[in-house]
Amino acid sequence: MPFWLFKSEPDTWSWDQQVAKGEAGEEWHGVRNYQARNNMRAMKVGDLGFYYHSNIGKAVVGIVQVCRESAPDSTTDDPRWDCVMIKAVRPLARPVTLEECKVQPGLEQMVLVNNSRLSVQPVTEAEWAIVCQMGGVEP
DNA sequence: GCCAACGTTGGC
DNA sequence: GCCAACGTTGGC
Repeated sequence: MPFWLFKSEPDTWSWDQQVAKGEAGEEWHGVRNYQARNNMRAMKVGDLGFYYHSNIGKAVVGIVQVCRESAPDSTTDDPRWDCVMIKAVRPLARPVTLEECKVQPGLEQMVLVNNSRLSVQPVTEAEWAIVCQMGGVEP
């Protein structure tokens, strides 16, 4: 099963807001990048992902789950853009910062570390396990 | 607030 | 199809 990472500026949409949506989840709209969109198109309901706060915090703060497959983005009429819906699963026991990821053995290839600009990223199973451990939660 | 990196656009 | 210009992202 593939794993993912969703990036959001907490000023725009924070983990707390995501949690407040509960089981209903929230449409991950606003992505206007083909790579990120293609990653979302590859997702299946039930896939797990990290929730990362960019700019403020710069840390993985929680775990989310895909609860609807990719469908047209309701915030645009442009047919090119799709998005999934995600719901919060649980917070990390402690946030895992970008700084920590950069020096953590095994995360050298992580997209978050190497391509900071991609807003929806794939995460390998090995990376998933490492970050979960750093965050104090079961993979 | 700055700026580097990257992606997209559009003229040719 | 190339590439310069531009806009955006996100770390610092």
